[in-house]
Amino acid sequence: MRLVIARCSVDYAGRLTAHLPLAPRLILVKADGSVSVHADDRAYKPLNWMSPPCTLKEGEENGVAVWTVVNKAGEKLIITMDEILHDSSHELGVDPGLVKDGVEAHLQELLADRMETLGEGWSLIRREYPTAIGPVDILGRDADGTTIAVEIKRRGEIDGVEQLTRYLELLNRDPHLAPVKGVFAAQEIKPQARVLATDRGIQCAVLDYNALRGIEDDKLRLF
Amino acid sequence: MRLVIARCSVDYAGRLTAHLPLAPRLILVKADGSVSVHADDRAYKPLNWMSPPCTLKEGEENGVAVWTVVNKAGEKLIITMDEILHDSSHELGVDPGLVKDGVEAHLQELLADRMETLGEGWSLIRREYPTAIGPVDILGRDADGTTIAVEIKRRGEIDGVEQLTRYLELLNRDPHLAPVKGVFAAQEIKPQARVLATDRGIQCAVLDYNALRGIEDDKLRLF
DNA sequence: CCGTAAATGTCGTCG
DNA sequence: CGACGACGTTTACGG
Repeated sequence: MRLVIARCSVDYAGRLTAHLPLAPRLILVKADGSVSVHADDRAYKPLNWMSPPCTLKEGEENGVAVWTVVNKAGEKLIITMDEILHDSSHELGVDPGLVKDGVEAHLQELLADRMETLGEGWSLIRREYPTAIGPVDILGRDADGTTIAVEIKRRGEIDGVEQLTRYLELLNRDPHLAPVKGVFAAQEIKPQARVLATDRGIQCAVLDYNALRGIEDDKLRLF
Repeated sequence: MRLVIARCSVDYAGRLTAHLPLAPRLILVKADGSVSVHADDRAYKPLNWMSPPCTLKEGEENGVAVWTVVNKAGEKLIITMDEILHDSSHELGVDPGLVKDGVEAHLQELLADRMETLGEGWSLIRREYPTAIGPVDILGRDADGTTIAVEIKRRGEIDGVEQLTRYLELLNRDPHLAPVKGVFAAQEIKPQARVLATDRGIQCAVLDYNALRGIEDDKLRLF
């Protein structure tokens, strides 16, 4: 990892064109060859960057350093450094990587194991039920034997309702499954998504992650 | 901007929980108070981060530095630094910001000025035509006087078709406008998006950015 | 402050 | 390699 602080201007030409006027910034060159340019705000997004794989060429023009970074798609990042204020390199080695918990996949596992939290006598047919337009998160049956398609999100927004709607349209063409009812399940459901779902006869279920994990109680609020 | 290279372990507890085992990494503390942790690969995304506004508390436990970063939502980032390999600070000032070109807004301007590229005798009613569920990118008329709603994307995917479909549904309820036909215009249209659009009677148009700018020719391929 | 749409989104996964 | 959906998406923009 190489850290350079420099007064620089930056040009990017690729999926769009962008220009950064001359100012002091941090330039990161990582072991995989990637380059990013950071201002002194915003943790997440660099001002400019080039993702690996790419190649960095350090050149010079009229006494100032000019770095050119290119990738296979022909995208180009050009950094012109009028003044270098800091330049240091550090060996970091390969990162052991991070462990996550609490994402949609986990919610799906938990809910699949506890279909009865959606309704008395409900049962699982299978998770990731395959269709031509993609897998349905959970396919199940209610107490009457009616097929249920469940779409799970961490945050339930309009596009999730649209996705479930497409699945329902398709599933209802299959005479072995039809009629198929939809359930939109999420830790949080946005008002507009709820309105759209309700308008389409889709039931909304707010999931309590801790409850599903069994840490607290087994309540699941249904609307 | 403060640059720290340290052998550290990191824990995040917030929207999910995540843990990074002990390893050498770069820690960035920016002027806005934001903190990010970088490994020696990937230009764009930090391993962990805390976006502003947030507060950093530098503490110590058993002789090792422990940084705790919290935000208003109660999300927490804890960095335990067993060994500090580098620590430097730099004044950068406020960044003048970047200038972009070639994004959706620009495509919209260009297309609005050249409605005839969509079809002989087509004309503009207005850009950003307001509706209850958001502005339609372009509202126009074809040679017959039929109202046309155009949704513009850089990359045309399914959610763009859904968006246009919602607009069309609404616009067609207005007797002054109905019937309204839809055109899905993008520099690139994904197969599933095209299938869905076609199935719904929405015309697809592939935009040539350079052609629209007039750098090359004035061709626009219609399908 | 909420809600929606854009993004050089990036990143994984699966065909 | 392309298509698709998730993401601690983040970020910008309007009401």
